[in-house]
Amino acid sequence: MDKPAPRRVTIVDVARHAQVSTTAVSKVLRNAYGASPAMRTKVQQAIDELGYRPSAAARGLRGQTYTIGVMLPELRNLFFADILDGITTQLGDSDYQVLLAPGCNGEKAEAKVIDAMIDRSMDGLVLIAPVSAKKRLTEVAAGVPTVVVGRHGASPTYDSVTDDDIAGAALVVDHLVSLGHRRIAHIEHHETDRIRLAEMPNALRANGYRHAMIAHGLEDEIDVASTSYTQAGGYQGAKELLARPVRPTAIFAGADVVALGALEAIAEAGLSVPGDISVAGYDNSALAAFGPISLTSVDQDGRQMGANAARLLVERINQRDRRPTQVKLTPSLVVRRTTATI
Amino acid sequence: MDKPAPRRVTIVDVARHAQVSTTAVSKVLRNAYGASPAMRTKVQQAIDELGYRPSAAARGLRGQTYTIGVMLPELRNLFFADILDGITTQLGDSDYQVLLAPGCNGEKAEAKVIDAMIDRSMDGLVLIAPVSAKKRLTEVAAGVPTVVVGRHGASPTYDSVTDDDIAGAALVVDHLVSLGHRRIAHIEHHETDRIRLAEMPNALRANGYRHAMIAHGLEDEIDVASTSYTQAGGYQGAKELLARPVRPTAIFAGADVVALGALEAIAEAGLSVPGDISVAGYDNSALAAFGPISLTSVDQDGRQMGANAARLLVERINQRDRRPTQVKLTPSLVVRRTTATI
DNA sequence: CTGAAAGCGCTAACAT
DNA sequence: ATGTTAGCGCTTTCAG
Repeated sequence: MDKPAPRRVTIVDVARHAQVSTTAVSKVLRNAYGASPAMRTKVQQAIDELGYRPSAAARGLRGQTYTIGVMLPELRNLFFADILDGITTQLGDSDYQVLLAPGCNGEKAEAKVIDAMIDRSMDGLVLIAPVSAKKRLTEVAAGVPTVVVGRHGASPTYDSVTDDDIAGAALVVDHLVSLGHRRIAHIEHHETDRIRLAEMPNALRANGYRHAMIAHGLEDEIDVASTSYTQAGGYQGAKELLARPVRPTAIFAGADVVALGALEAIAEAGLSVPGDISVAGYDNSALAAFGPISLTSVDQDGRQMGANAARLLVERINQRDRRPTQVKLTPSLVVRRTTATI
Repeated sequence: MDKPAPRRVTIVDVARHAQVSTTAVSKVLRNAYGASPAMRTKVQQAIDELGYRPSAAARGLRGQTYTIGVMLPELRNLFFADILDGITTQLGDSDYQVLLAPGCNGEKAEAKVIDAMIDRSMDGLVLIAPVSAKKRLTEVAAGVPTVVVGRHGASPTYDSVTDDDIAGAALVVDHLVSLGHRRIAHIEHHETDRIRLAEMPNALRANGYRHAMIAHGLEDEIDVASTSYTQAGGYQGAKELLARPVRPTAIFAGADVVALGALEAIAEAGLSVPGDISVAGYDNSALAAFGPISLTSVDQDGRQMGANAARLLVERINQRDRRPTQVKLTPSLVVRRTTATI
């Protein structure tokens, strides 16, 4: 009954069936130079007849694996899903298969995942909002084509795709000011590392907030709660801000999930949004768009970012010594029902 | 400046450095039988000193790749993220690395992803809520250890982990009836395929709903809107139900996202929840727990499901001829603020 | 344009 | 307990 595991069809089988050499088959497989049209059709037919599929493991030992690894900090963050959509759409009809590691938080987990991807001979890596030391990232990228998404700062080895977080923060502040707000507080993701303070989006958003406040002559109103980019962080941060002697009239949360936590804390305090207090988020995730929440948020167009990342990565795979490129996209503000005139 | 790609450290380098054979190194790597403690320490030291990491591609050519592939229909579904958490937690300190394909919807995309994983010599597959033909799944599982999650029905080749969807649906109906509801409608995911009608969770939930209604003597009140398990599907389905001559007093949505869509439609119709109408979901995703939404929902304990799947998979990898097992977990109801007495 | 042959890095028989 | 050797399935020189 149980057949003894029907051995997989190999390139040798195809070659024999088509009466050609394995080299010929290999060339057809890779659309490589040096195979006549006649040869191509003959081999292709054999491939189809036998249902042959090349083994990526074997290919990887000499050439490419046609696999692109994506690392992201958190699967539950819908913004990252958008980036992923952009990547897969862009790679849609190429031979590359995208595989991703389940969310990894922290430098240690990142190191493990990156190693795992290198061990598996992936052709290219997309690292989304990595927190690893820049030195490490640069080393990794020296070994395998890499694109870093959502982390500012140029590198000699990797390409990067970012959204202008400074501008995004300014969009929010400008909007709130135009609604008459002055006491605009911010909930940031706490950061101490010096390089990360210059490169991580959360740091730049906090920075952009400060700059924008100053630009509006509101430097005395600057008020920041330093927690983390999580729902709990938003809750905690908002509680903190609401306990101030003079309550802010608007809260700019560094991310949509943070805004959600803030909304919870505000509701718990018996205050209404936007009646008593306006709230804005960042990322314009599906959550923000969801009717009952309807959160004003900064849209980063994750799909666009992902598409750019994939494009750059393929370019680099095909030309490894190409100069590193930085793509910086411009965010836009989506005004919804959580912000209103004071 | 640019060093010419420092060749990766191989098992040969380690063997030479430790003055032993490559076989010895290989054995230490795999904790295989036949290496003395002295040998182990010597080799391990060489490995550390050289920073050696085995190439998964090369390993895959002969033995295992220590890679487990996970396929899921949709990354944005938070319930799937829970399953994934369970898998990775269970696999935490093993040598296996989990890699997943970005969400794939439909039979065609599934086929592509499964092929891609097989091509990459993955040691095992976890297929979450696959829609592919059962025949295909059985064939796949004959070739590579496979666990199917969230699809009922035993198979001769794969293990499966499910949650008792019939019981889950009954939980909701029982709850609503106990609150005094009689006109309880259901929004289901439309299904026509005969096998899927018997195996897919959505079909079983619809079934469980009907049975429970009948058990309560409410067969005349059975009312089903057949759309899809998406937010749009929920919106559409609720609109349909609200347009009935006699409006339902409660809606049981087959999934939390569906409930969200329903909530939107209900709000749009100027009705209040749970004042005018009660709503219950399924999955108890983070969304359901989110304060402002606070959706009554059926909890499937995705983490538990994932942990079981991973456990079964590793067992099967180590003993491929083991009898297929079916694990069926029992759901529980989490009552929140979207359901109330009529 | 085509094919023979030499590996890629590792594991699994098979000696010793 | 250790080492030797032959591949795994593919790509890549290098001849023809």
